[in-house]
Amino acid sequence: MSRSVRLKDVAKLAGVGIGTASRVLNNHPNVSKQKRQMVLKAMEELCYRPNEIARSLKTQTTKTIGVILMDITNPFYGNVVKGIEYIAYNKNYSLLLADLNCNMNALKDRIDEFRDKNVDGIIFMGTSVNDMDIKIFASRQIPLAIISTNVNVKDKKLYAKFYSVNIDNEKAAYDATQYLIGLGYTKLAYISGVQGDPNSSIPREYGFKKALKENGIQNRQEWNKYGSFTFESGYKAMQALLEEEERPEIVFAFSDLMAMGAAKAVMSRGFRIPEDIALFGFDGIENGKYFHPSISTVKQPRYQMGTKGTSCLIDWIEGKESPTCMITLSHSIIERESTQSLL
Amino acid sequence: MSRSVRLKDVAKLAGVGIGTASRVLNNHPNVSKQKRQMVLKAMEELCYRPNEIARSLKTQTTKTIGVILMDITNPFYGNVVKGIEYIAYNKNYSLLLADLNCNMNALKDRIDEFRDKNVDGIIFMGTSVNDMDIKIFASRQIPLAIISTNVNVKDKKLYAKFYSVNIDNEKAAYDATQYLIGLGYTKLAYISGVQGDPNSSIPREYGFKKALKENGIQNRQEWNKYGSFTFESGYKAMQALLEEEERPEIVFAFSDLMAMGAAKAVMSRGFRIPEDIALFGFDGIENGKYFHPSISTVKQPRYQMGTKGTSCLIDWIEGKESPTCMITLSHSIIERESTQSLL
DNA sequence: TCTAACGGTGGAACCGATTCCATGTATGTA
DNA sequence: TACATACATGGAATCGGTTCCACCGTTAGA
Repeated sequence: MSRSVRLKDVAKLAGVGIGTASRVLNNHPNVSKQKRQMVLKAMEELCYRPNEIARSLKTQTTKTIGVILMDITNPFYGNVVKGIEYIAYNKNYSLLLADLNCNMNALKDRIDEFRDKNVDGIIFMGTSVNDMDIKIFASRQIPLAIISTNVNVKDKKLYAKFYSVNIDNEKAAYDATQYLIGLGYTKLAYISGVQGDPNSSIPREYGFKKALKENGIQNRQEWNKYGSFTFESGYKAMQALLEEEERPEIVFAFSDLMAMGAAKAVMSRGFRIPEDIALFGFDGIENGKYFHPSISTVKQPRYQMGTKGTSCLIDWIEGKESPTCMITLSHSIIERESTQSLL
Repeated sequence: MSRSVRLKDVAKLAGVGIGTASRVLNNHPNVSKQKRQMVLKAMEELCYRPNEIARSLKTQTTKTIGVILMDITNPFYGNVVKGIEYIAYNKNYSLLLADLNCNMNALKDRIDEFRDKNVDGIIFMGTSVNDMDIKIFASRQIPLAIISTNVNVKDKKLYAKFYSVNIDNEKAAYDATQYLIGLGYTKLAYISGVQGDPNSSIPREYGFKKALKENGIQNRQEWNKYGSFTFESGYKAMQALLEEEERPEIVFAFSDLMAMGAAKAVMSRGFRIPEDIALFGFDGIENGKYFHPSISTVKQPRYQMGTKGTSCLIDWIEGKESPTCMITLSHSIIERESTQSLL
């Protein structure tokens, strides 16, 4: 293992001082054209590559962003990470990855891991954050962006401590429900996120109910079921729904995975989709498109959420901007096979 | 932003030398019980956290592993990464992530990015590697583990340069085909990976044909189609298959995504699965279970591939072992709804 | 002609750890 | 008692960069 070439070696070969070599490396203006040439030639000749670790030690900056997410196997994250990675790569940042494996208790430890590694910023993706969570982050003094995560933070002061990139969940659910009612559906059910977790899907439930009310449709409690965003939980919730005396015409599941699980339950009972029961999802993941029947849904701009969150974060890191907290991106409705017009 | 506490500060407060403080930090034996206590107390008091960057500079080690993969949105990788993450976290390593976005040309650049960041090891997951690829890695002198990637390397010397963790693809395809023939199927087709890419699926094609031959069944070229492992390519390949004069009884797609795409094509034409055409996949991703009908498949132990590859890599990094190259894990066959017994 | 301002330059000090070396002290052995 | 050995300890040197400071030569302005 040959010892690596140091900037000192470059300087010596080029016959200049160590400071000059450094200035060339960093594109500082005050270097004569002549010496700059010599240094560049020496670098070339020695195949010089700066040691990022040494640089980081002095500058207290690592060109690294830490990404913490709930569960890497959730297909929702794939495109978000892709967006993050795209911007990070183009701005010369690397990504450190931490998977909480659905366990928020690990959060503190993973933040500290990143802090110890001197990341310049952190991106978090989970279901929701409260005051406590933000304080944990804030105490580490690291710029923070939160993507696709419900912000349930009371203390207004904390809003200066992070970026949040999300869609307007209430409006998205409202728009979707309006759309479904517009198709002619009048008997609507939903499968929401974790019941009891006040943050997970309240806005979506609220948007759903608002649309019903505006159209003079009564919400039926027995048609409000709860899951945990997973396929299995959607399957179970749908089974419960099918046990009810009367069946809804359409079920709005607050994640595509749950919608697919619900679809499986429907088809297993021999019902047809959308003729007997229609289904509508949330998220717009690829799986929903591939499913048979493909799942109509409200799409979150996942890739864009990744790019937006990351570029804001980097601007903050580099001192170009301070956090403005809430950034809302727009959702869209995708018609596919699991719904139809009744009119 | 308060200046961080340094080991020097700890030493001063504890009234010991800097070397002693360092020895305590690293659990070196030759420190008196008394001083060790004092140092620990001082650390506690000052909330001392060692600066990993400084440590890395001196030790030339970063406790970081770089992960390079073809496409983070491919659901195949989720569980593999989870396995990697599990071991890395437990052995105190962090993960740097790079997504090639399906473009092998970016490989060199990403390796250099990792080299510059001084990663201790690299894990690569793609479709195949050849001599050139390995040489690129090897020239960087970084321990390398390759997971779930066909190794198409001629130069035997290179086999000392990396670990490879994979299943026996030929045997897996052979076993699966035997299983299908055992169910009573005699008219078998396949949808393979990229035609012309000699590495992508040759072993699977070979295993398939071997099983046919052993059972006295003739392989029909017109039933050998090609995709690119994606859902869309499976859909298209199946459409082509349905154009053939005679239809096969069962189609063995060499990825679950392609099997699902094929299933969609079948159902769109109004055929039933498995009654009219049966389907069999490869990989064992969750999506196949969720699909309706759920896809029978040969499962790769993805999580285990991640853990095994990572623990071997770390052992190598820490000098406990040198690479033994090929590690083969066992596959398994999963019966689901897309196949049935004809007997 | 003298001075101020400025671009260009080399090198010391520094970032915060690890590690080696010199030194001191205690223990065991002849 | 003398000496070898082992353990304990402090601190300088080091890792490979960045940056500040001092210095020099040139040019512009008075």
